[in-house]
Amino acid sequence: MQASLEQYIRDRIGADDAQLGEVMSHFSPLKTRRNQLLVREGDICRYCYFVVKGCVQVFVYDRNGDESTRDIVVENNWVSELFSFGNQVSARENIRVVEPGQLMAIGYDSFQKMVQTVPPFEQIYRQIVEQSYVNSVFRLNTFVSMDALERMQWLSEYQPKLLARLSSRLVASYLGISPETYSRLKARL
Amino acid sequence: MQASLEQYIRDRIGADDAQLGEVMSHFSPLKTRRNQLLVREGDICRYCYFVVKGCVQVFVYDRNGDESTRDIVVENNWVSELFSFGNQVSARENIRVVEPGQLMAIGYDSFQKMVQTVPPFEQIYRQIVEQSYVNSVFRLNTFVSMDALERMQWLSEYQPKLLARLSSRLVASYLGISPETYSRLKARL
DNA sequence: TGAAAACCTTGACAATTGTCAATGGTCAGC
DNA sequence: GCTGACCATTGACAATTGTCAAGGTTTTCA
Repeated sequence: MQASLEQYIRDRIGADDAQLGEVMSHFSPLKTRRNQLLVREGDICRYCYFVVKGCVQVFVYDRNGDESTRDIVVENNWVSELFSFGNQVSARENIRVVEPGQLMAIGYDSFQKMVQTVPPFEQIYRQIVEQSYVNSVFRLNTFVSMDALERMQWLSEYQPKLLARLSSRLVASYLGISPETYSRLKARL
Repeated sequence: MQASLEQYIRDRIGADDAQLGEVMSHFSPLKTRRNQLLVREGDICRYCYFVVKGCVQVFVYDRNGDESTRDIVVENNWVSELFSFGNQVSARENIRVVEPGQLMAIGYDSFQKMVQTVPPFEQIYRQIVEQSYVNSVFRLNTFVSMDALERMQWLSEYQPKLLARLSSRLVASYLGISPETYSRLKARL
């Protein structure tokens, strides 16, 4: 259940059992339904989530009201609208469950307390942000320097597992193209 | 000269003069020439830079060998190839001076030492990464959800100063479009 | 200052991508 | 298991964006 979060933390910090217990006590398990909305644009994001099992989508709406997917998060990763969560202001993105599964949620106050009082947790937080940043830099470079077909190839080379488990519609949205274009490019590989 | 870096640090941490002096002693001023290459793809990025004056471009090459600009950094901001700098591995991006000016550079060893031994510096580093991440999230959302014209409008709304000081060619590269397309869209506003 | 290089714009055309519509298939939830 | 909603694909066409070429301008730097 929560074992994978414990393992995640253990893998990253010298495991002090007391501290680990203290940290874990601030997380609540959360079973997710398909399509469950975790964060809605305009609301304040009150939790940071660790994905134990399942898959989650971070997206915005374009001018036509269609979804554009900024990120997709799978097992053993963190997801939140970090700007909204960190400053407790309105979120500019939506977060929704793609595959039902299991999350561990930590609220804002608990999170701040852990960052400030448990140094290893602060380090983990820094690693999360670093990792997220590095990922988004890679992704940005695909957008500034590649066309749709090249982005598809990039995805199938570097994230083949992701590609295999998501619907075509969602992959298209992640690539920033229409489902029809995605379908046609796929036929052209 | 280095006053703006001192001010930057003072603004963000309770200023302890001894610590501030210690931190500042690890930075070297660097006068930059136009087009000077700070980091080349494949090299290891050995410094993190604070921009005192001037403007710097972070870019990759596309399949045609044309530059695609991932980021543009101006005064009072930090720039580095963070993945390369943090792990001392090959850089995947290039960094080049757009406008000549003044930088403050800190090397890898100094940086690590500061992060580990000067808690306020560690906090500043976290803020840098957080800020960079939030910026790249906004930018990613413009790519997944907007066409070229909408991205132009977004830029002129949220970064009008940047738009005013850069060449058209560079702005086009930052928007991920050709100079010709940029020129035409501009005429259509 | 003068020559060379780079830049900006525009035209003509090609390639890419989006939109709308129709079809058949698949899947979630009752 | 049924059923209605959603999904994937394809065609036809429109809109967007890229490429190549040319011209006039500005900028660089020796």
